[in-house]
Amino acid sequence: MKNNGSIETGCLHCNVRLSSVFNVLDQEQTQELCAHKSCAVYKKGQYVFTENGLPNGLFCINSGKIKLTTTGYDGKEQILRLVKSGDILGYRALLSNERYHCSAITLEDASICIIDKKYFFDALAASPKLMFEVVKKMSHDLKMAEDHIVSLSQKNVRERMAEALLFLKATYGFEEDNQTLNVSLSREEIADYVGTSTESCIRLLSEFNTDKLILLKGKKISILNLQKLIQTANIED
Amino acid sequence: MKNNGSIETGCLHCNVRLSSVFNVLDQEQTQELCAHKSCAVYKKGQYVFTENGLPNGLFCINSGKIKLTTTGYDGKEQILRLVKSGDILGYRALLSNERYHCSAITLEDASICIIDKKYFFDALAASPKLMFEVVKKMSHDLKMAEDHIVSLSQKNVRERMAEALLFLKATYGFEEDNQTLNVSLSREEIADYVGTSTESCIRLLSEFNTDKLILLKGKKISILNLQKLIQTANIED
DNA sequence: CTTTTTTTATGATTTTAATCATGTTTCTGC
DNA sequence: GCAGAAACATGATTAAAATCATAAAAAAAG
Repeated sequence: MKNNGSIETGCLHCNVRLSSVFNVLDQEQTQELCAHKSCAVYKKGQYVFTENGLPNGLFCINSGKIKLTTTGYDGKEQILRLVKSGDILGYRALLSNERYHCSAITLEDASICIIDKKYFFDALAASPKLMFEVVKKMSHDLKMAEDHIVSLSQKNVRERMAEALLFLKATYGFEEDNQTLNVSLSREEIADYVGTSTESCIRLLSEFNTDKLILLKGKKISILNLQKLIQTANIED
Repeated sequence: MKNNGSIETGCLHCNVRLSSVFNVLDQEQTQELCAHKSCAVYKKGQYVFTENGLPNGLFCINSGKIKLTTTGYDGKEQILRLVKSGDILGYRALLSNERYHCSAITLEDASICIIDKKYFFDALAASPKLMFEVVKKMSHDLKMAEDHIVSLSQKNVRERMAEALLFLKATYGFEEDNQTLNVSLSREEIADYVGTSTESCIRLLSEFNTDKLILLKGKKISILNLQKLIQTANIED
C-alpha cells in the first residue's frame, strides 16, 4: 500500500517542489500547477520517454534516479545527463518544440509527475521568475556539457574515470555511511558516461580499488580517498 | 571611411537583427533596444570577453566570426562554440549570473553590439517572446554540445575531423565558389575543436586532400566530395 | 535449487593516435 | 627584402586504450 505523497497531498505539500524550479511559485500558482499535472510510478529500467518521441509535457522527478542516454548508430550508448529528485526532465525538447534527442530511463523505481505542456508554456509566459529558473537549469546543463567536452578532448581515461566518480558524488551524494555513492550503475553504464570501453572501465575501477582510492562491493562504490581521487582526476579548483 | 551600419542607422535598420533573437521585437521595442546598446569594432584576434570575467551585457554580432574557447589547465585550448553574425554571445553567463567560463576571441575583424544588462533582463521579463527566442538559442547550443559529447566518446579522430568540416560548412557556409569554407582557421584551431593533436589534424587534412575529399590552399579548405565526407564522418541522417 | 544469462574480471594482442623529431613553407615585423 | 617566428608537413617511436579471448562470479529465469 505504498502511496505517492504528491498524489495524496498535492504540489502545495510536495517536499521536492521547494528544491525544484517551481519553488518560485506562490500558493495560488502552486495550486494551479497541481491542477495541471498527473503523477505516475515507474519501475527500474523503464523508459520515461524515448529518442525521437514528441514531448507533451514536462516531467518532474518526485523520487528516483534517471539517466538520459542517446544511442550512437553503432549501438553504443552515451549517458548525457543524470537526473535526481527535484529535477525537471525533458525540458529541452519541450521548450524548443523538437523531438527528444535522447531517451530517459529510470535507474531505480521512480515517481514522476508530468505537467501539461500548454499549461507549462502559459505559466512560463506569465511568470518570468519561473522562466528564469528554467533558464538557469538549462544554463547549468549547458555548462556541464561543455565541461564534459573539455574532459573528453583533453583528459585520458583514467582522469575521466576519477572525474566521473566525483560527478556521481556531486550528483547523488553518499549513503548514510558518508562514503558510499548513493547510486548503482553497471560498469557498462559508467563506461557509457566516461566514453570508454566496458573493459577499460572495469580495469580502472579494479585499479582504483587495489590502490585504496575506492572500495568496490558489487555495484556499490565507496570513496575511500577523496583527495587522491581529486588528484587523479586532475581538477584545477 | 568604412562605417558600421548599425551605428549610423540604428537597430531598426540593422540587417542582421532580423535573423537574430531580436526579430520578435516590434518597432517600439526595437527603438528601446537601440537606446540601450553600444557598438564596437574588434580587430582579428581580439578578446571580446575572457574566462572568469563578469558579464555586464549581452553581445550581439553585427559582422565577423568568433570562437568560444576554454583553456584546459595544461594550457591546451578547447573550442566550444563558433559564433557568426546575427548570433548572440555571452548569454549563458549573463543569464545564470555567473562568470564567463570561456573566452570569446574574434577570428576576423568584427563589429559587435553590447546590450545593457539591466535593460536586457527587463526586456526579457517584459517579452516572453524574446525570452523564448533566447531559450531556443540555448537549447540549440545544448543539443550541439551533447552531439559533440557523443562524437568525442564514440567516434575516432578521422570521423570527427570529417564531421568538423561539415560543421564548419553548416555554420559559416561556402564562399561564392560554392565549395570553399567561408572561414579561416589554423590547423591548431581545428584540432582544438576536434579534440586531437595539431599533428594528427594536419595529417588527416593532408590525407583528405590526397583522397580528393577536400582541397587545401593555405588556410582555405574547399569541399570537393561532400558525399564521401559525410560517409567518412559516419553520420546517420 | 539448477540452469542459463548477464555482468565482472583479467590476460594477450592490435590498433589508434599522441608524442618526439626534424624540415619546409608561410607569415610578420623591421 | 630579409630575419625571425609561426604554421604546416611528415617520418619514427611510444604510449594509450580498444579489441579479442576466456573465465569466474553474480543475477535472473525456470
